[in-house]
Amino acid sequence: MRVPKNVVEARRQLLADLLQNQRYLPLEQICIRLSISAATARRDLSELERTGRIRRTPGGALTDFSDKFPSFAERLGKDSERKNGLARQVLPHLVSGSTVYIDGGTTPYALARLLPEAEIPGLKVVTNSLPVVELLSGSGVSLHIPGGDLVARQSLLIGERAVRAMQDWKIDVSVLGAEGVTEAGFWNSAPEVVALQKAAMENSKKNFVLVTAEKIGHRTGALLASWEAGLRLITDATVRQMAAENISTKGMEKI
Amino acid sequence: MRVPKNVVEARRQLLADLLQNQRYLPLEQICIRLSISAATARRDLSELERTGRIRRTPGGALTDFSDKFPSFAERLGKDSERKNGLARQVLPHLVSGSTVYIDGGTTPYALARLLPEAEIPGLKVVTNSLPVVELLSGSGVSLHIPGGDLVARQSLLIGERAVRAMQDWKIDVSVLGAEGVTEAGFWNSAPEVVALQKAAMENSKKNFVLVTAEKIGHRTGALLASWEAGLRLITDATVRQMAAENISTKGMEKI
DNA sequence: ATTTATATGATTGAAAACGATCATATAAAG
DNA sequence: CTTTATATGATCGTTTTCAATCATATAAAT
Repeated sequence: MRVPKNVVEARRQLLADLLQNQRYLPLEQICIRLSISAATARRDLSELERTGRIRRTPGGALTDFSDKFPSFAERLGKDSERKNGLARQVLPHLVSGSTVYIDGGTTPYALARLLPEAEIPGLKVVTNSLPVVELLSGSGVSLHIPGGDLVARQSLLIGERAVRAMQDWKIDVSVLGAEGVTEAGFWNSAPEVVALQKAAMENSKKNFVLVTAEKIGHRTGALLASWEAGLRLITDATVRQMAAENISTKGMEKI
Repeated sequence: MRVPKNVVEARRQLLADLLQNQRYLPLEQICIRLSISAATARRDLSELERTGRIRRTPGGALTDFSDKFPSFAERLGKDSERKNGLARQVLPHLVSGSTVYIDGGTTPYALARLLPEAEIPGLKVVTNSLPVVELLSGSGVSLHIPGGDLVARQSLLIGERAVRAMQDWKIDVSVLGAEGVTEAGFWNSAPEVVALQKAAMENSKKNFVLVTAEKIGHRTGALLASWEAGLRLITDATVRQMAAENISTKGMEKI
């Protein structure tokens, strides 16, 4: 029995809201409350999970948000689905036995969230981001922290020592975040953060920058790298959006 | 393989804390993080559910969010007050503007708990203990992490890089834990931990070792330091207990 | 030292949950 | 109105999860 498109979408939204409130619902409860069969419930859950809005479990589903670093979770939550999408593009590059550097910021954090399930054998994670450390500590992934200074309410280890320590590492893939992208290149506001990112880039074979569409055209404090630096941009911005800022999309592939 | 009662209870408490923080954990993750089989994990979960502390789901478990508290703090358990007492003895030595190194383990952690209230101006904390980092991050204390490797379900950054990084620091007071104290000196089980502690001692002006009475007379894997090394012992053991192990109490003061 | 009690991991058969497939009713497109 | 597309519930074989059982190693009791 085909049902109107808007009805389907409304029901899925209701399910998402329901889970947001209840935090966890067994499949049976979902069926009862939405008056749908288990099959449809599963289809709805699959769709919601695909778009990153919920997390499925055997026999149910839940919404998960870490409240250890509340501001962090808050920032992540909003565009969680899109950030997950970007992060997922990096996964194929993380081969068995390789070393990945995960930068601070919510978008690289989205990648960290994918790692426990990805179960990449022998993967080494190097990071100075405390939320990432907390997320992955004890999850089976081997974790390495260059070290540095934690200041104020930041959740990232930075400073001169951090930059120096970074040079001790051989990185295969580094995953960075940026607050702005313009014709000139990639931008971040804090100079100390940029210094750390540059150090990571210098010790890394491949560099990915993950940015969501709204960052396009923004220029903040310090230049992280120009386009010539060979960074690989992963974004959900359209070609049109990029062109509007005079950013050449030559040599990029569409996914 | 029967295992000591307290170990079992500690593990279950840890699992409960883990779930408090993570909200939801799949069974497989529980097995990995606690290094136990699925059978034991299920038994632990059954028990925790029976006492109403968690809620099981097919393939995992979760906490219906209630109160969240520092996970490590709970493990201080019933000895919490005694450990606090030991830690308090160190406070007078932490003068304004000085640098203190806080070791892994629950007893040094007790010191970390006192710091936010103590409000020592310009105090710098250097630590490789993740629970300490978690506790103090965002508390206003200036935090510095030498860095290193996080292995298995340790909560301490260790390894060769950690030892080297430690040498970059000038420490005024270091606060160490030990698993055993005998006539020969201070003991700890893991060689890598001892290596890190030695590095800290070498870069530190004053060294305190905090041990509760039950550690007296125990000898474990690796010798941390002999009595001649000039470490200052802070313990709640009686002179009588010390003498029984042929430990000279000469030159010690009673508090 | 000896005995008892029990925590653990492995195994197993049963139950639950899953994705895939299919027929069907009905929304959307023409 | 006719045709096409698709959302749904039912069914089925496979996979996952579960509790119960068992042998064993080791803590606790004697």
